[in-house]
Amino acid sequence: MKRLRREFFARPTLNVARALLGQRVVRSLDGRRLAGRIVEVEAYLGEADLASHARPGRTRRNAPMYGPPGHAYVYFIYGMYHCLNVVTETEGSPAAVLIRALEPLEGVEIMRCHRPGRSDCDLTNGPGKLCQALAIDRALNCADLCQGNLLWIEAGPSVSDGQVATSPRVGVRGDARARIVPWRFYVAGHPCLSRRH
DNA sequence: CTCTCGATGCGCT
DNA sequence: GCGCATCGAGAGA
Repeated sequence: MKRLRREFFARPTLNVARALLGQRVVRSLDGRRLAGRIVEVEAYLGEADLASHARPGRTRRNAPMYGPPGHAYVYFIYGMYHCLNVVTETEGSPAAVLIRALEPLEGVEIMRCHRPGRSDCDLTNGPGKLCQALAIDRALNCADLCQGNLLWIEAGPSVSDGQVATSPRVGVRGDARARIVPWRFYVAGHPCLSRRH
């Protein structure tokens, strides 16, 4: 399959978020491929976005969001989970897309080892879950998705506009204006969507 | 099914 | 010290 090029990510973040639906996240682990189809994402649009990690300005944690597009921004949350983002726009413009849910495609038996006792969709139907299933942690923070050999994104069958739905972002607290904007994009009715709606 | 709550580490004020 | 872009267990309906 064909790896997505940097130009794909160097666009307005809402466009990238929409376009990521249907693409495939690929993780190479000990020479084995783990892959899943992206079915749910959220866009975080920079310092003006009150829900973005970039809101306080540049810090050590959010530095990858200020970097060049096509890199991973992986952060640690709630003391036990990781979340995977893809950096968008241009260097200096701190924006990213959170990958919230995948449909498992390849290496599913390895994902099951990482999350024992779970049904297939329950392996990857949440941002923390999919990082567990694909063994993604802070070691992959700042990874170049366009050049590295551990994590990248491949082109997948496109998702038509009729299959795409939007909603407010999940888990966002604080200012009502940040909670209300419909910057979550997902494949409507897909069985592997994350829990809370 | 829904709701509530604890786990748990760390970045930032 | 507070709060977090989460998850899973447990209780109740």
